[in-house]
Parts: sequence; structure tokens; C-alpha cells
Amino acid sequence: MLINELSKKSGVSAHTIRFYEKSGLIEGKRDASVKSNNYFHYDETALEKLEFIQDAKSVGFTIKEIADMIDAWYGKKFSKKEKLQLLDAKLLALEQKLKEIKAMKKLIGEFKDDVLNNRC
Amino acid sequence: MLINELSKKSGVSAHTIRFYEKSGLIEGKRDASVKSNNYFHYDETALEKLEFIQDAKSVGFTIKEIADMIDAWYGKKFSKKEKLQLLDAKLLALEQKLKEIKAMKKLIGEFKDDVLNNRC
DNA sequence: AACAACATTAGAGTGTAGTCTAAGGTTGGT
DNA sequence: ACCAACCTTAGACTACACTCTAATGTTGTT
Repeated sequence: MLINELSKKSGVSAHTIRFYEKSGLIEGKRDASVKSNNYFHYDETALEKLEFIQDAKSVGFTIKEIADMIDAWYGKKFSKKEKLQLLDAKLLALEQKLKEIKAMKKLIGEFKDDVLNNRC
Repeated sequence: MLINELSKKSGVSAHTIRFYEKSGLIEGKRDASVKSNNYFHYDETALEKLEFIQDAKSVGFTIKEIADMIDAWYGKKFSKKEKLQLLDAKLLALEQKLKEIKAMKKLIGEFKDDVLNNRC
């Protein structure tokens, strides 16, 4: 599919898709068989990646981190051992985030108590 | 205490403390009794706020959101009802983040399986 | 009085992650 | 052939959250 279709399917603007392409997150192919233009073609993998990118961004991963995770999944840049190390590190980071969020929930709950009891 | 002491106690640079002050997150007092200079004096509340800011930033809240939460706790900008509404909204946002992070953990776990079983 | 070590401000610069514009090339329908 | 509706690039612009610089003032010790 071309960039506009990918944009519609993913909910990510064409501008941003191009930005992700330049950043190495996704990769379109220029199909020599269709030839004569230099339009990028994207497959289902690109769509999967865009969906992953949106989820990963919303939990706070940076573009660089997301690029590494995508490489750990689809890429040949890392060895099997490196891939597992990277993914384990991300799992650990998420575990940490989970703890921080739970602590913050507790804290805001205490704020609420203070407000309810006019202690502030 | 002066800004340098606050910086050391909080682990936040003096530059960043000033940035937070301009952004309305914390507030120093210019003590007319000590007079003749215009140094800002900070109390324990400022330190508490800086600690809260660091925690809140790490769970992904923006400066603006943090400023509102601080106002909901310390400030007089909001009514009691507004304060509770704001804090409840933040609790909801955290609940949502928890779900997203759990889903992301699951997804990365699946990535790992794929890598372990050479399915990628 | 001189010096280091603090303090202040305005404003410039940085990195991240987009977001947009301009100038052009391609495709498909009439 | 023409037009709308696509596609491409380089590069400018934006918002956020710092981070730093320069110029200047204050305080405390020798």
C-alpha cells in the first residue's frame, strides 16, 4: 500500500510516517517492478510496527528505544543473545514504571484525603 | 534555605529550580527582613514539591499537569470540588497507564518467545 | 579592599518528536 | 491535454523541558 493508505489504517499522519522512516523505525520498498515512479510501498509489517510504535510511545519509550525493540524483533542488527538482553531490559524498565505508577496513585490518594478533610 | 542548598537536597539543578519557579511549580520568598539582597528563600514545602515533581515526571506527567496537581494540593486556585475532580482525573490517567504498561509487558514477552523459538 | 563563592536576570542554545511548507514529479479519469 | 489527487525531497518551524551563558550584584573571610 502507499503512504496515504498506511496513514489511514494506522492513524499516523503521512508526515510522521516519513519521519519514522527517516528515523529507521519502519521501512517502505520502492518497487522496481511497478517502476517509473519512486513511491514507497508498505506492507502489513509496517502497519504492525506503527501500531507498536504508538503503544510503546504511550508507555514512555523514546523513538530510539522503540527502534531498538523493533530491531530486536524484526531486525538482523542484533544477535539472539543481544535481542533477549534488550527485551529483558525493557521488561525490567516496565516493571519499574509499574511500581512508580502505583506509588503515585497512592500519593494522589493521600492528596485526595487531605483535600476531603480540609487539611490543605 | 537558598537555591544552592535546595538544589543539593533535592538533586535538581539550580537552573532547573529557576525554570520550575518561572513555570509556577515552586515558589521562593524574598525575605524583606534579611533585606538588601533579592535572594530567594525556600522552605521544606519547596523541597517536597521538587520531590513530587521528579516522581510525577517519571510517570509521564507534563509540567503543566504537575503544576495543576500542586495547585490542587497547596494552592488556592481551585475550589474543593475542582481539586477532587482534577485528582480523580489523574488517578484515572494512571489507571490507564497501568493497563498500557501491562499490555506492553505481555507484548514484549511474546517478542521474547518469538526470539527464543527463532520465529523472527 | 580584595577575593571566592554565592545570588540574580534575560535570553540563547539543545535534544526530542514531530509538523508543516514549498517546489516539484506521477497517476488516473475525463 | 488537462486536472485533481496523489507522491517525493529538503529544510524550516513548533512545543516541551530543560541547560547554559553573560552580565551583574551580594556575602563572608582574610
